[in-house]
Amino acid sequence: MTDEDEARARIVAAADALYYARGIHEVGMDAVRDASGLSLKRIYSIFPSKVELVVAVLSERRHVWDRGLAQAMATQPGPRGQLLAIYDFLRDWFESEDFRGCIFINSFGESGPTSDLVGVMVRTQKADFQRLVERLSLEAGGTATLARQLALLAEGAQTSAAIGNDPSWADDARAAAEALIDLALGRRAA
Amino acid sequence: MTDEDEARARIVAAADALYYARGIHEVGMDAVRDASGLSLKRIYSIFPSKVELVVAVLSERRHVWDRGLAQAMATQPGPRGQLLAIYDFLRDWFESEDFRGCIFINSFGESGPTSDLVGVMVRTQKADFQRLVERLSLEAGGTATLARQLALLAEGAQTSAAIGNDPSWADDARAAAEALIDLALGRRAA
DNA sequence: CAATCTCGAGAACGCTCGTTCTCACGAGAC
DNA sequence: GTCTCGTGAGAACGAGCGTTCTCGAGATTG
Repeated sequence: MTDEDEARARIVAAADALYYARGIHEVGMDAVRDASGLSLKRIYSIFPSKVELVVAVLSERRHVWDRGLAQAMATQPGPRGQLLAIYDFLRDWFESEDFRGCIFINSFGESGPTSDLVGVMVRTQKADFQRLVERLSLEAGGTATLARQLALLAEGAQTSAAIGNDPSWADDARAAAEALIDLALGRRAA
Repeated sequence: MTDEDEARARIVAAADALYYARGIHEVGMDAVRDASGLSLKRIYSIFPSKVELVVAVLSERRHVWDRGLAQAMATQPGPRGQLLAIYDFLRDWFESEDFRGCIFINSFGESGPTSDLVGVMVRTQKADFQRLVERLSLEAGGTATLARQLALLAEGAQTSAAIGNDPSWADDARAAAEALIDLALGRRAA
């Protein structure tokens, strides 16, 4: 078990880096084999097909995203600070060497409207994020509409930062979010 | 000439619909041939390779976008109204039957970070849009920062509407934009 | 009519890629 | 030592796709 788990982790890590950097359809199983150092036979014994590997990669990204977001928010005591921590988290991420946008948005662009597994995972990830923002907004005394506005800023920052290769979009998103929050909460909140 | 121009238009229209609906790499030249009704020979006589066809499709999208945006803004007398007209334009677009997001964002996700023609066109389109918003913002008495915030809302609305299949994100973006504009302009402006 | 040219339809070619198969090698069982 | 089994390396297979080639029908010219 531990042996298979480690192989699994190696494969997912290798595939994740390649898919994120080059796009999913640009990366063949041969590249995953070379990067992971495992044989095709072993890869296929763990992931019966490429789509299962893709799903595993996206799932892992979700966990990393959720963990990172939770960590960033944990540094803030109240919901207002936690909402703003989202944009600080984005800023850190945008500044990482290999940042290339949100892999969910990217794969959505890749796979067309085919209502397949990837589409479901992308929608789920975005919906869950929106729910998180909505919860924090309500806790802070804001509305669901405020939450949607804040989510828009986060989404826009991700694509703009990726396309323009400019991490400072996170700062603009944060400033706009702060203004909208204060406006919705009557200009003074914790 | 006219004959070739018409063939060219037919090919671009067919390719545009297919690329937008299914993603560029999912659509082969055979599909373009079937949809356009022209032979492969004729297609290749006009577009020497697929990438030239892709570039033509993206260029055409740019023109459609620019025209549509200009029309929407033309209905408004002042820069504030013109800024908000952007989101009305987005709303109309989101409600169209076959809306599937911004083809530039989608192709960016498809083609990886390969600094090729597609990447350049995507960056150019976004940069030009940001410049337009900045010009309007300054005309309205706002700042470049306000312009960036408004651009973020527009970008976020496009991806959120596409992924969630929900046109009402345009309304949220518009409301947020109005709040940010009024805040930046001292809560009362034309 | 004969010769030539144009162009569409579809086959063909070469390449990539997902997936499977072959084969040989090394480890354990007796 | 020998047999068997699992496994890795790489070949092989089949499909899809970008691109080119072949062939034949119809138009044009003399």
